[in-house]
Amino acid sequence: MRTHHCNEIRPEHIGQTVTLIGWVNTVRDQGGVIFIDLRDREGITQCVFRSEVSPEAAELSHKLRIEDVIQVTGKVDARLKTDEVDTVNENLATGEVEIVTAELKVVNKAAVLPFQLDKELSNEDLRMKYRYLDLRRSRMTRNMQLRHRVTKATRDYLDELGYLEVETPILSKSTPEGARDFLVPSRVHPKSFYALPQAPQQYKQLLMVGGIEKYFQIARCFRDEDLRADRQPEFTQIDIESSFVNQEDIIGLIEGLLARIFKESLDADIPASFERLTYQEAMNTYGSDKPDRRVGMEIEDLTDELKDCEFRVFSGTVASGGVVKAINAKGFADISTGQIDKLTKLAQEAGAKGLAYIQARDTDRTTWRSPFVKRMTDAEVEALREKLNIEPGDLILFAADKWADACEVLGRIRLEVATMRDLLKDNTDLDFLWVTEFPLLGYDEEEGKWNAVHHPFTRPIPEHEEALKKGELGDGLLAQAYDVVLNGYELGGGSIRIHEQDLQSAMFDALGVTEEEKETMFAHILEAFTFGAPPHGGVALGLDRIAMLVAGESSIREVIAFPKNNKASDLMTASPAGVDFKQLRELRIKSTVVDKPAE
RNA sequence: GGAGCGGUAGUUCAGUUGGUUAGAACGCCGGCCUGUCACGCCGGAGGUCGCGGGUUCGAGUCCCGUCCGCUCCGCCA
Repeated sequence: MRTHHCNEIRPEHIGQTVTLIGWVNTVRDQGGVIFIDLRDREGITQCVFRSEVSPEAAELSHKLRIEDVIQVTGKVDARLKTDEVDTVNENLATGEVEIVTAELKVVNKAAVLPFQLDKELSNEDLRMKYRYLDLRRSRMTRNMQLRHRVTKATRDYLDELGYLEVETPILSKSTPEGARDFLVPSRVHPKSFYALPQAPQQYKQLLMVGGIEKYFQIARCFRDEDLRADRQPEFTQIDIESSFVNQEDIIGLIEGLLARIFKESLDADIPASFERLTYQEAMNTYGSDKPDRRVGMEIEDLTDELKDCEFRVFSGTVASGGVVKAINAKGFADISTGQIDKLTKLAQEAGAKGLAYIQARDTDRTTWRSPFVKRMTDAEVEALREKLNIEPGDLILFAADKWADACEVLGRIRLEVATMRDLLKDNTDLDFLWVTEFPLLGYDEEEGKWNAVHHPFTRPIPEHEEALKKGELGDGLLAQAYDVVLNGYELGGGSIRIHEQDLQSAMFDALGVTEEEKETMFAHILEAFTFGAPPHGGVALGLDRIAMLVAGESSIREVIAFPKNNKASDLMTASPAGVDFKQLRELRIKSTVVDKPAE
């Protein structure tokens, strides 16, 4: 059948008879001579049809339509290039040659497509309904190939380091903590349910108890939560776990893995090791535990400088134990009132009462536009000017609140300002970093209890083990946990795990897991830890997000072959969908659906 | 659950302070064309302006409701 793919023919093939098969990408019918761009996954080759070469093929070629599948056999010829005519196409890898068609076989006709493959398509419904056509577009073909490179690099790298790829169950067990589970009713055990795994966390730790030592998996994970551009209900993790390692070992492993991935997918060289920020530093400077550092606008503390300020919002906040913080949006003083309103609204959504600002139009403070600057002393203004490096044209945005709240507000504001200024689109600048020293526990005001910041198997730092065992809880307890961040996206995170029964039990106690729940939900892992469980730790990276950033896309849907839409539906297959009464009966499920639960 | 943006021809979009028969490009159909490559030229078809209601002499345009898509917040250990 085919002798070459459509991105393969070069001048050295001239004179050879070849057979190509693929889709009709474009038809340029000149009447007497017809040019077809034949496309397959790899590229495009021009085929020429002339009646003097083959009257049958030429006749047939007039009837070809875009996206027909055809097979072409003919001699490779050089494209004409003289002083008078130049028929070489320099935009095409195969642009110096063409196939002079002797034989044309129409393999399968195509109906008129619902959209043009060479045009941008903004109608997401239509893209998803006809995803199999959308995938033919070069952008999607490239994305699928890049994703494959990412996966391949991962497997090669980890294999070379002695990691075993082990598959863990998809039919798993519901866990009380964490995201909402997808449930699967059991036919054999009526009234019982499997859960699809949110992550293979417990299985991989049990593999460590099982002596696997070095495990990885390209693991599908499921979470029944609302979707986002970078969140799908089913997604893929690069899941890794290793015995007899410390945090530095895992960090080094992942730096090597990401270097390999970016090298083999983009031929990009990334730093051999990434800068690190503690959780405290990240929150304090960027107001986020996954900071995007490319856009500047670091958060500065002005509590000391403004503690006596006549502007009560500042001094009052400081008096009640709060802080005053600010960012300098360089050169953004000409922001519109509408944009200020938008930022203020955003600050309020984040919990602030308002958003104080200074539009520093020129050097002199009298040119500054601000609701409060007139109430500041010259000394205060100069202190601000120095600390924030205020220059003509700058916009200063303030938050006065408790430390964590002020940081969070400015963290969101700086990202919104960056979006307004179109600073986040450049994907050529890759800023990797580690965030370390996460707190072990976070207090849930609503439920009135402590939650695991990472997950309940995360190990505290050695100095804080005793406190956990004694039940001395607080957000000062630190975890041996770490996240790797790229351009404001959390690529993944991991931790050194607990491997002793007593410490794990103490952790469950801290989280309010009852003795009964320990028995029904976690007996297997607690017991496993009594049989010589090795110290271990690991990490999980979001493969979809990595592929998205490698491809320069802004949604993981663009690197998933068949993604779900915002409402978790697959518009192509129209799922989820109802099922037969018979299927429900076998599962002993009543077919009544309650549209809205009674309040 | 909440907020924002969007929905006009097959597709991408335009459509003014509400005003005659809702336009363009690409695609589609018919014809011409022997060096095109976003081929070109001539002709043609194609619309429940997401849906429902309201205001008005008159609504694609204004108002209310609703559905769908996307983005964000909540949520995602």
